[in-house]
Amino acid sequence: MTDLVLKELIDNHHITDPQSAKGKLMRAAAHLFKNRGYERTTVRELGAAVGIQSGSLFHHFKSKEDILLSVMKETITINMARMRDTLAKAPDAKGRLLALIQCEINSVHTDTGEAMSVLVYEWRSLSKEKQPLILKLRNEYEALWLSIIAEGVEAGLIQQDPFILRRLLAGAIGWSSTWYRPDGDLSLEELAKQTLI
Amino acid sequence: MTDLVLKELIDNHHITDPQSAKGKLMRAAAHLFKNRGYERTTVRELGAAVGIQSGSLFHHFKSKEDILLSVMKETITINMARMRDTLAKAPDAKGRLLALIQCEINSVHTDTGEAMSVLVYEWRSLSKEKQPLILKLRNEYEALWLSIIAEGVEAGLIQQDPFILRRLLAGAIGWSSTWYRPDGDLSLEELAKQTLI
DNA sequence: AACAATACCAAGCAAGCGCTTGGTTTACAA
DNA sequence: TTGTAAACCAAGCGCTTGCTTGGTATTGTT
Repeated sequence: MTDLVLKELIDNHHITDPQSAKGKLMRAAAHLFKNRGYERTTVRELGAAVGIQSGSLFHHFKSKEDILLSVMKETITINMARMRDTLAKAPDAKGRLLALIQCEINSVHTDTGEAMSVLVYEWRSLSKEKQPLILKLRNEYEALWLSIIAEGVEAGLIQQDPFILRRLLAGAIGWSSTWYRPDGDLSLEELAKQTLI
Repeated sequence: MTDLVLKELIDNHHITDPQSAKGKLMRAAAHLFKNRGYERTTVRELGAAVGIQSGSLFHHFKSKEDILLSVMKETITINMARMRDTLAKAPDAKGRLLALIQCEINSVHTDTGEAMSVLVYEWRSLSKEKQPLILKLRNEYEALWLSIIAEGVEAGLIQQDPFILRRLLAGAIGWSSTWYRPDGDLSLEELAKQTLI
């Protein structure tokens, strides 16, 4: 199945082509940042991961932090687009809720998985000046979630406080990146169902 | 209310006295490690936080990593002791389950809160050689949890897979350290209740 | 074929890092 | 009052870090 949403983002230059040198570097960076942490990852390691000298990185990015920022920005962009696309196809409140959970679980466990972990757990590695940039995007993302949960409350599907529910869900789903193994017995669909209790 | 469990641990030298210079340093370290991350925190900052020179740290700890390790070890020790103490007082399966959730929420949001965050999120900052040491303690901690959940299953209180339930809970509770504010409208008891759904 | 733009290398600099060292102050027991 | 151990300071060493620089391939366009 071709990912039409992703293709459109690439064609419209909203994100970097993953096939390009810059795109490959960002994917390698996400991998290293997730597994070794941003601070522990050196520019020499980043260069080696894509087979270039450390100094050559600065042809593509103006600083190490700029790499982190780009990884974070593009991950939100991709997953926001996917969420909106999936939501547009969901018929009712219940379907839209499930769609969001599925989307978030997918975002954590498929192609953008490592970048999502970086987004969630490497937050403070961004300088104070750059944090508001990502915070703004995250707020849009969370607003989308809350609006769908609000629909669920209105439809009588949910009794809980929307804010607390969202945060508990975000914690549970985000944490699954540390223990869920896609090659194990548990499918992503089953995980989504169990998360819903 | 005096914390008898904590007092006994101190008297038996299972943990460092929080009043001592070393204890204060560990608390300051937990604070900095949580808010700035282990790598970003320099020994010069650690020294400044307790009003000594950076080099003087190495009179108390043999390395920076040793500080991280001590913070992690003592936090587990304290919370394991508290869990066992609370469990001993709980009458039935349901009470024991609620006791564990209360304990974990407390551990994240009271005196050991920052150290717990460090334990959970600064995991990979430990060298490969030291990780097994903490892993062993964490395994004991998780085994305690699973045994109590198993009781809940037996008593017909729980239908879910114990492993998955525990991991979803751990994620949700751990993540609450990033958003829960003790001075807000939500009490810790209410949070525990909401977590149970 | 000629040119320009892009992508990269090789070398190294300045700054900041964890940690060591030798010596001084403080605390307390004899 | 003296002796001893613990706690600390001032200075700086050796190393790694992110990043810069000047130059060289590579690619694409006309």
